[in-house]
Amino acid sequence: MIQITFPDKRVQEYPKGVTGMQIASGISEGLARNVLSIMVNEQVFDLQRPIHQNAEVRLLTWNDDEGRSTYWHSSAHLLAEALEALYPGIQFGIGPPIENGFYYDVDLGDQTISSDDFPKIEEKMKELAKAGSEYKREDVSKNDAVEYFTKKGDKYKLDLLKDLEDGTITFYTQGNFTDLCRGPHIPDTSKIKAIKLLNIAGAYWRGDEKSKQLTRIYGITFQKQKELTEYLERVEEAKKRDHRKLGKELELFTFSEKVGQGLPLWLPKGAQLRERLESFLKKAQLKAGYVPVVTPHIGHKDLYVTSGHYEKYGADSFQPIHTPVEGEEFFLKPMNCPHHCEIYKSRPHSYRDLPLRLAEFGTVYRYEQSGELHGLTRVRGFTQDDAHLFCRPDQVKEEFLKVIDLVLYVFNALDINDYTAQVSLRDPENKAKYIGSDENWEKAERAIIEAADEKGLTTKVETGEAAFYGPKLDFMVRDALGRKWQLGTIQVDYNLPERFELEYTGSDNQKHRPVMIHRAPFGSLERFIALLIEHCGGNFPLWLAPEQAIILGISEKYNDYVENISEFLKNSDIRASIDERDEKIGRKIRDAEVRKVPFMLIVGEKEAENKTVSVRKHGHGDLGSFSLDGFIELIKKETNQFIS
RNA sequence: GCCGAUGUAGCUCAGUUGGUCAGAGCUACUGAUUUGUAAUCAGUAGGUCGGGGGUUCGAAUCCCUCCAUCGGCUCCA
Repeated sequence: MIQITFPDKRVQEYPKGVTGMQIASGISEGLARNVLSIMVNEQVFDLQRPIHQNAEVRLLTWNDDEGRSTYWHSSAHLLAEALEALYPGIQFGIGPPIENGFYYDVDLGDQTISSDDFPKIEEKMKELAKAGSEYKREDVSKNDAVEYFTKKGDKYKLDLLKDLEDGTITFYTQGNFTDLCRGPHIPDTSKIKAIKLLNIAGAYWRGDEKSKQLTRIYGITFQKQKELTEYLERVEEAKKRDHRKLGKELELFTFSEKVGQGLPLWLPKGAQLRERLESFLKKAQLKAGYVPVVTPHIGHKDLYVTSGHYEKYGADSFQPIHTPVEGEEFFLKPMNCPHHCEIYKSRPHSYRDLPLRLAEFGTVYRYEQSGELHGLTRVRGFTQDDAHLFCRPDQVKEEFLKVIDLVLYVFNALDINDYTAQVSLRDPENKAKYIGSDENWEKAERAIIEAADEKGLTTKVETGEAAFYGPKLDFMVRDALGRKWQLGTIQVDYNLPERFELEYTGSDNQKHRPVMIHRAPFGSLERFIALLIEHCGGNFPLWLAPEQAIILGISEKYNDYVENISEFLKNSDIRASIDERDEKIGRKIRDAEVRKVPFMLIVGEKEAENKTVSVRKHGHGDLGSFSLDGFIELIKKETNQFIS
């Protein structure tokens, strides 16, 4: 007998070799029906796999991430089986579950697949699913595995096998399809009921650009058709918050092929929103001891040779601008830090001056690959809310802590609370990718982790994600479709001070090297605003809204009163527009609602006589009659905190 | 950059197998209407069907190429 411990700490005895399915069946019929896999001592098992030792277990269903992963992993195998049936001779790469669904990478050889073929493949999958084939697990020796895939002619599986040790290799077979796979899987294919292939994409084998590009097919499956329909509806709903769509509808920004791809044009409303965010942060930074600087958009090649950017990115960036007479090379600036280093160097510094916090809303230009551009989140010209803190080594942690406070202040003010804090460290396997000494890297990485801990941030450590010049703490936020983007960032840099030979005079009258911290709470205004739009669905907080109120006259007869109010609001620093069109009030309200104007002031005969306004709030409806002062009070209450 | 898809008026979209297929709604403009909480009615204007090349008696429709956009991959200072 073995002892099985459940999540509620209940312990029960079972015969040795009991399976997850037997345990589930023993608990309830419903559980047996819904269970997908079982967690056994931190490892997910198939339900048919015998458990031989005492273990802590957790039965996994659709409500568990691991349960869904098991389900989608099995779905990926089903996709592969269908593909092999329809396209004989294709070779298989990997086919894992992902956050929403799964994919399989295949090498189609001479054959091609496009999304037009999806219905056919889905049909085949459904047919195979109905057959209810078991997913059979089998231990195989490395020799047998190599022999099997050599015979089958699957070079990708052979490539995978190279890295596996004999004795740890398992095959899973369902129907006619056998795959190299560590599992686990659901018991059989019949649980897969609703199937939808989503898209097709190229994906390099092992994520290496130099390897062959395979065809990746993405899909998602559910146990019920209704769940699939709901999922697809949710995705459609999320698309309505897409900043590219709202940006156009709300007239915030646009792009022009003539200006160039990835170069956003800010329209008046977007520009105002942007300016407001800028002044909000400038005010906070002034309080926090930052000093403003301004630097030009280009810099001499020598600047970037010194900074190391030339060596690292020179060939992949926008090509240099040559002066017509001297033939000197200038580059569009990809970062502000080299310029700021030169500002630091413009005069000697005492330890008493530090930290020096140079802040600039600096516009930078980077040549991003064309396929990588994306709305306002990935562009070729953007403005960073940049600052560089030059401090003594003993001040690094304190400065880092203060910056975290500033980032959190900004996020709170804008109601962004679903971020993840990511600590990006260098890849110890690939140190050549980075510049700077081992000692400095270790010091910097330690400082970041400690500061994040002290601020109580829940961090996610990503090895190999560091910038080439230093480790960083990034604040990541998801867009409407669940893609993660880096917004705020704080980066420790021991490298640039070295390269620029920055120094200060210490209390010992000796020269010392300062440490630099790069930081940007928004990251870039473009990306931040994109995420902000998606976050609030275009319903900006009142203090940011390009238009805070609109005055709607019942008829043209009241246009004089409409204009009186407009003047009054202007004098009270409220951004209000007017709608004097010859339209019915219902129409004016509808248009204002669509434009997401926070407040609508409706005025007709009653209001003109009593010197009042009828207030309607966007998305809420009629709030009733207000005096003008009453309305001002209402609006100020919501905005005061941030008005500069 | 790579894989796949898309590109028709300012916007959202129709245009069957190449032959009155250059259309609709909204927007804009003009006129009527003077309106009480999510679309008043009528009229007018607006497009070398992303650009270029080709096949054809004839191309929005088929082919090639370039550009841009979308979904991924790679990259990301």
